Amino acid sequence: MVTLEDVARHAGVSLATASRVLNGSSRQVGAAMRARVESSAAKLGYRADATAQTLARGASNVVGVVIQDLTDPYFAAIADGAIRAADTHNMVVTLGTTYRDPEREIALVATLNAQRARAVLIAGSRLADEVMLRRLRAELDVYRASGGRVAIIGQDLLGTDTVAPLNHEGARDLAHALAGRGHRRFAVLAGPPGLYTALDRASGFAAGLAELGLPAPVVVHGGFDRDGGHTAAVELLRMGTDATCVFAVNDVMATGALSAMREHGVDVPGAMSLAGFDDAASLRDVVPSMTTVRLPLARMGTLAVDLALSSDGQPRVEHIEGEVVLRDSVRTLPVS
Amino acid sequence: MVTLEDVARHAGVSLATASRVLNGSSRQVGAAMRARVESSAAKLGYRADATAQTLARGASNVVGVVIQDLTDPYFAAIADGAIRAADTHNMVVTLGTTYRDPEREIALVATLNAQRARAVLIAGSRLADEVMLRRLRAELDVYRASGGRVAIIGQDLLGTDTVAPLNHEGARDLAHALAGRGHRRFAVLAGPPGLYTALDRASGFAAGLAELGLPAPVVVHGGFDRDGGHTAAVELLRMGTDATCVFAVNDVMATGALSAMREHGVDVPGAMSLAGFDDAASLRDVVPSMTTVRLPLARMGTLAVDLALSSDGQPRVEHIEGEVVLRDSVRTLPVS
DNA sequence: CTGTTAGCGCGTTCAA
DNA sequence: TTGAACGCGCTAACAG
Repeated sequence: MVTLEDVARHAGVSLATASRVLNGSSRQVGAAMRARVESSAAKLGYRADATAQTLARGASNVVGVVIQDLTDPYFAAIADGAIRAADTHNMVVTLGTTYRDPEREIALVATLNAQRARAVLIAGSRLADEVMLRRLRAELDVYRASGGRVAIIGQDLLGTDTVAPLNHEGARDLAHALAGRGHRRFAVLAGPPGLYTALDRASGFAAGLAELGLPAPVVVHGGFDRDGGHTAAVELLRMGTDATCVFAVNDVMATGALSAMREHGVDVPGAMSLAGFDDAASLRDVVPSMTTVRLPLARMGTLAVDLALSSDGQPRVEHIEGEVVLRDSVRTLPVS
Repeated sequence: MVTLEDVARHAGVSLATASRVLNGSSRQVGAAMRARVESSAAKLGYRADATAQTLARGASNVVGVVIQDLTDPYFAAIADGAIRAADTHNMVVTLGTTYRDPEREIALVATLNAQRARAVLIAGSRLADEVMLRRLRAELDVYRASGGRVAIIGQDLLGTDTVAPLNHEGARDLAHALAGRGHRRFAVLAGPPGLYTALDRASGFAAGLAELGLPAPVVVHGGFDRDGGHTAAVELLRMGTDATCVFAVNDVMATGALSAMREHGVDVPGAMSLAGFDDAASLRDVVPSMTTVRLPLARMGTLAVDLALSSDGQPRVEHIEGEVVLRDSVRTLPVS
């Protein structure tokens, strides 16, 4: 292990001088010495010890990113954006995965705090669970008390910098757009009963229908992932429904629902129209192309990191608008 | 920022005692003191400073993972496995993304070295570029000289612990399986000319055909990603071909090719059969279901981390067999 | 069982 | 411009 002292000795200069040339300190160093130090560092293969620097400077170069599931394209896109942003700030990302367990989420914040991460970004919907929410808030408080910055992608529930997708409004807009295609009776694959993102989207959709004087949708709950969509769709078909259009509250669920319908011989969009939410990249090659509400996922990740790193007091909330994208999975119904 | 000293003072014990109770030291501490320290730590919201621990212990708790693109399900699956493994060892993962730039790959190894990562895992095919390979090897050498462990997922080119998928053999097996379905004339969407993984798969496929006395496939090069597959497929169709089956050297390429064929009115598998490689999870809802060679991606990530962390001298190479999975994208041809 | 103390590698005053 | 020295928070001898 080559230390700065080794370099200094090899170059015949003091530790302080070596430090100054090897770390963009604002201090000036004579050209000759500078060259000697740099050549010594290169020759010895010196790599500054970031942990020691963190200790000495009192500030690390790591950003913590907490997501629920890396294999979900929604989170992968957000994490990708976050990594790009961190890179811009010359920081590294330590990535933690909760597997949708709030307990792990809290533990990860503690770990990232121990890591002395400069900022922590938490992506993923909160559960409507007061106890967990309080505990998470407490953990975030001790983190912030020690100077950490926090950004959330999701609901503005924690009094931190927040990137908040307008789930309610997006789903509402979607309802209007689908009604514009002639649909009148809907079903919603609504995800878990306690997940805010799912709730907001389902309720926004219902609100949109109500505004138009249309009947409330049939609601089927289930998991928030691909299999949840599949299961909920099967359940819906089993129940029987007169809906002409199904709204799954996210794209991976919609994809699962599409498969379920295909397996049950229900043609999409011929016999049933289908829409999702997010416009995750994985949708790109789905057939029929999926109607959805587009969210700029990578940009949301980037924005959250930038927000947290530039945070200086007042928590800021950035609302993100979703854009309805009508594609082949929704059929235009003849006027009846 | 609450330090161990604060806790010690608050509990009325020495620094050493506080350290002993708060960090699974093997040393014994009296029950009374232990309780006092723990209560003080909780009350003050103490979180051990991992960077200071790293410095004092001479060993960090971070594992570095270098991948090319987080939004590619292949890498997402590997990273997911790596994170799970790290978690098992009570370590965190700092994740770096190269965007397929070898220059960034080298820079990331340096960064991870600075981070004093205990191990670095590099996933993704090497390029047949001697200069870059040498420079990467050099950077890895300085990392290893300071005690770092390295594991590679891909070709065994660097003299490190390696998880090596049997690309050649898998593609060869695939060729046999496809021939078994009656196909005789093939095209290969072969990816970039200089990428080992792509080369191995293309050459393995050709070798398999040769063994059977079948004609060499038409080869179209292109990008290793979804758009590369799309473009290459368009190119193939434009050229005109009498092949009845196309092998794309990975799944995302195959997915792109599938879309291209659909856009050009070429029915799969009716007019053209199609196969990929990896069995990435994103294939799950593709229609027709895709024939491919399954690789246990998450397990490869886990294995690589375990290998690196348990490494004790001799580099070990774990070969990973791929399993041919025949699905609907390949048609059985009548015997002619 | 508990406390004292010397570093771990580096940044940064403060003097020269 | 350069160098000496202290401290960042913690671990690990060593001593009691």
